[in-house]
Amino acid sequence: MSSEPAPPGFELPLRLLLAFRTIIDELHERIAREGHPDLRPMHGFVFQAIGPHGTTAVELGRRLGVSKQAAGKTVENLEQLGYVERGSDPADARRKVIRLTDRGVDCLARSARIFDELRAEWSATLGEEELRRLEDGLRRLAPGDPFRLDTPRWFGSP
Amino acid sequence: MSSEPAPPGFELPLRLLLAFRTIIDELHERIAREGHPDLRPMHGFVFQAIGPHGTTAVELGRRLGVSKQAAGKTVENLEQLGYVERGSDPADARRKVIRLTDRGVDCLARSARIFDELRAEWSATLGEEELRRLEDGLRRLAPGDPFRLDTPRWFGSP
DNA sequence: TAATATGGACAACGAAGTTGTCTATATGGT
DNA sequence: ACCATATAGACAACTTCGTTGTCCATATTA
Repeated sequence: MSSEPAPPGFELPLRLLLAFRTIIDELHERIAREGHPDLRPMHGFVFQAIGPHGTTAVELGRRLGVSKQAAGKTVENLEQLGYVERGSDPADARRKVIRLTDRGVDCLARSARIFDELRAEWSATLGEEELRRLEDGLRRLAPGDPFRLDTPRWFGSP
Repeated sequence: MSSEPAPPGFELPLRLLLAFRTIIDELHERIAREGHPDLRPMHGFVFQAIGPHGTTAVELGRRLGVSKQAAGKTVENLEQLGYVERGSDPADARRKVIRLTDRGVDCLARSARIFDELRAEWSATLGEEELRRLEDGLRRLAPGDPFRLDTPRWFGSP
């Protein structure tokens, strides 16, 4: 039993959102400074979703929770920006395999590193113990694959 | 010092996002069942932002972190749905004051109640103590006014 | 081999932002 | 009191990024 009154219920989701945005905006800013200014914040996750082995538009859409067409458009963008390339699959002539280019790999590595750095900073602010508690709490409250980005334009940069 | 390895840095933001969406989707579902099926999840926050005293499009846009035009369009939608109405300000003929209708007030009350219920459920899952820790942690990590919804389409329902 | 399923491309559309411009009204300095 | 500037709102054109629907090529299976 706590004697303090509980905060209003709508604060928690707003904080979750704010915290998320804080991380993403930071990532975006840093990765822009490291030579990838064209990247939308979302793309860091897309790279993670493509992974080092490549994937297809359909599979990517499934992973991200959007239609294959939407995934295809994202890929088209990333292709124009030089982050991914499309090859063909010798084992299945229908499939066009999407792979990260060197630039894409570089970006993936940087985004992973920056994410880790940001986590380290949060760990310094909060204490590693407390941060893990927080992560554990979130895992219990929102279990499951966190990798669904089916949140149209949650990242929209102007 | 923890002996377990830290999770990859990108997990935390994804969990934050997932947790946020979980709450919002639940709210959306419940409020639809209570007679407001046309509402987009975002609207609960918009009602909160309008508040009981009403506001204007410009002020609303400022609060939500979007352009006044965008806020105006949202208001137009909500007006068509019967949740808000626009009146004039006798003290300033330029201003059109946006106020919640009875239906809007009903919805605001319900969304506040449901948010509280959801928080109570999380409190039951996690323990009130732990939930407060989590909220405190988030406040420290992402301080400031959480009321900025300047995240275009973060709520987009299909 | 024929029927079905799947991957990808293209087009039309919609939702929800943006900027730019215009008008009406307030407000403040001279 | 008057003109310059700032602000509120409306309207239009555009962008972004999603959706659905359709179509074709290729695999898979009965």
